[in-house]
Amino acid sequence: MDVVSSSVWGPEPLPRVAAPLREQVTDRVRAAILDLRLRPGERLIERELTENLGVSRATVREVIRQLAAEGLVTVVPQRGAEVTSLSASDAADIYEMRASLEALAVRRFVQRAGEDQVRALRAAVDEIARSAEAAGDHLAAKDRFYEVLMEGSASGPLQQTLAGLQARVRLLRATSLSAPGRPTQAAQELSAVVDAVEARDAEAAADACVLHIRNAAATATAQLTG
Amino acid sequence: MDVVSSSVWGPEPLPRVAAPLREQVTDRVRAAILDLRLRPGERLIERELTENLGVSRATVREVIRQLAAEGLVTVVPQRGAEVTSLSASDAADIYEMRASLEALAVRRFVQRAGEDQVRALRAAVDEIARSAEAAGDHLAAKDRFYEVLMEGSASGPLQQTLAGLQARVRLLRATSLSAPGRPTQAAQELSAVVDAVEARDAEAAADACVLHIRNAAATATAQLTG
DNA sequence: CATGTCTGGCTGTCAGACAATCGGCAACGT
DNA sequence: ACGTTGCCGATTGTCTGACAGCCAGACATG
Repeated sequence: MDVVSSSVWGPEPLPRVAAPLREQVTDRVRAAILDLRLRPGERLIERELTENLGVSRATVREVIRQLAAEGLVTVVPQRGAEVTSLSASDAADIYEMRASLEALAVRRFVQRAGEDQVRALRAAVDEIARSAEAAGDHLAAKDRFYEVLMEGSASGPLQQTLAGLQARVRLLRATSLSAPGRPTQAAQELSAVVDAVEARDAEAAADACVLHIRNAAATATAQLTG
Repeated sequence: MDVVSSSVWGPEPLPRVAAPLREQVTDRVRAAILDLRLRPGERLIERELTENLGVSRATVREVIRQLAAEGLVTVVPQRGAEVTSLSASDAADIYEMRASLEALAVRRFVQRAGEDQVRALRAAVDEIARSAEAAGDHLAAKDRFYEVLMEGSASGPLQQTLAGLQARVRLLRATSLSAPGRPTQAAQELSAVVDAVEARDAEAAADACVLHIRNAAATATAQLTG
C-alpha cells in the first residue's frame, strides 16, 4: 500500500489554513450582525466598511452580495445595503421552515448518529438547562446543541439551509425575545427531544422538535405583534 | 384626493424598468446553467465571462458570488468557479428538503388560495398531462404549475428557498433524468395533489405532494447511482 | 523514471475614476 | 405659511488597469 495514503495526514484536502480575505471579512460582518452590533435596519455604507475593515471596495461589495444571499442584509437598488429587519410574516415563514427541516434533521440523527453523538447531545441539552437557571451563556449553549445535531445528521445542502435559518432567527432577537421562564421551558422541550432520540424513536423525536419550535415561534410572534 | 394616486400609473412601486446590470447578468448566467448550456463541472473563467457578456470583471465576480450562494456554482479557492455538480447524497438531501417544504407550501395553498387560484392550478396540471403525452414543452408546463402554487401559498423566505431547491434539481437533469413513462406518472401524481386541494383537504394534499417528490427522487437516484 | 524547475493562465485584491441616482434642504412663488 | 421646484452632497453602480500569488502542466535534468 502507498506510504502516503490512509489517514496519516488526516483525511481530505487540507483545512485550507489561510482563508481568502473575502471570507474573513464576511465572517466578521456576519458576526457583527448576529451579535447585534449592527442592528436591523441599520445601513451598511461601503466606504465605512472599507475603512473599518481595511479592505477595498470591490471586496466589500462581494461580501455584501454574499450576506444578501444569506438573507442577513437587504439591498435596496440605488440605496445600498442594510441589515435585514424581518416582518412578522417573514418570521412566521422562517419558523415553519425550521420546524419542517429540523424535524428532518432529527429523524436522520436518530438513524445515523452513534452512541457517542447521542451522549454529546444529552450533554449539550444539560448545559442549556444549567445556563437557563444560572445566568450562563445561554446562546453559546444552544449553539453547541445545534452543532452536535448538525454534525450527526445533516450533510451539505440541509446543513447549509438550516444554518441560514438559524442566523435569520437571531435577527429577531433584536426585538428582545424570550419571555420570562421561556429558557427553562425551552430546555425541557429539548430534553424531550433527546429522550426520544435516546429511545431511537425517530418520529417521536421529530414531533418533539416541531413542538419546541412551534412554542419558540409562538413567544416570538407574541413579542413581534404585541 | 391626490391627482397622482390611485391606479392611474398602475399600482405598486413601478416594475423597476432598468434592473441593475449585475442582475441582468446574473439572470443570463443562471439561465445558461439551467438550460445546461453550461454543464455541471464546467469551469467559469472570469475573463471569458467579461468578454462574452460585455461587463467588467468586478461585476462578473459579484455575479459569481451570488450564484455560489444559490448553490448553482461552486467556487474552489484559488481555482475559481465551476458549475455545481451534485453528489448522490446532495441530491437526496435536496429532494428530502423539497418534500418537506413543498408539503408546507401545499398546506398553505389549501388554506389561503382562492377558487380562481385552485382553478389555475388544475389548468396547469392539465397542461402538464397534455405535454406528457404529446411532446409539448414539459419543462415550461411544470414551471407554470409551480408558479401558480408559489403565488398562492408562499411568501418571502419560503418562496425563495423553494425556488433555490428547484433550480438545484434542474442541475440533475444534466445526467438525463426521467425514465420512460415517468412524465405521465408524474402528471397523475400532481393531479392527485390538486384533487386534494380542490377538496380543501390540506393533509391529503401535503401527503400526495410528498409522495410525488419521493417518486421523483427515486427515479432520479436510480439514474445517479446506476 | 523520478525529481526539480519554469512558465502561462487564473484568481485575489487593490486604487482610482466617473456617471447616475437618491434624499434632503433651501430658495421660491403664491 | 405652505406646497413646489431646483440644486447639492452622499452613495451606489460600473469600468479600467495593475500586480502579487497560486496551480497545473510542460519541460529539463540527474
